[in-house]
Amino acid sequence: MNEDFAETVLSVVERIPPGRVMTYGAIAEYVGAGGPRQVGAVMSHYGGPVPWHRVVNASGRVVPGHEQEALRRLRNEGTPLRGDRVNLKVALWWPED
DNA sequence: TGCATGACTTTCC
DNA sequence: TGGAAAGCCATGC
Repeated sequence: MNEDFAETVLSVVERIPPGRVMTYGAIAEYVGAGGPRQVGAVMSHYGGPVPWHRVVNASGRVVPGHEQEALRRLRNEGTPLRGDRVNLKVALWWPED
């Protein structure tokens, strides 16, 4: 796997502001990944020191196994949550800066 | 070279 | 939004 790619993904996740989230697909598109799964794979292995809780899938669902943890942080940041899901319609963010 | 696996997505109902 | 099914892509053995 390309380390540079992983680093790019992590940098994008780090740029996600509080109260906003990004989908794996969005990140994959932004970093030019072949598919969203690659982003997830990188996150699982290199997503330790980054706000991974701000990364959700297309359903607005957070990382499996860390849902409570992620939801707690997101809620603390003021992220528009809807029960156990994230309101992508308003929370979805894109690194336009 | 080939098949199985995974922090996913899209389409359909 | 939600569940089921099929598709995509890179990695690992």
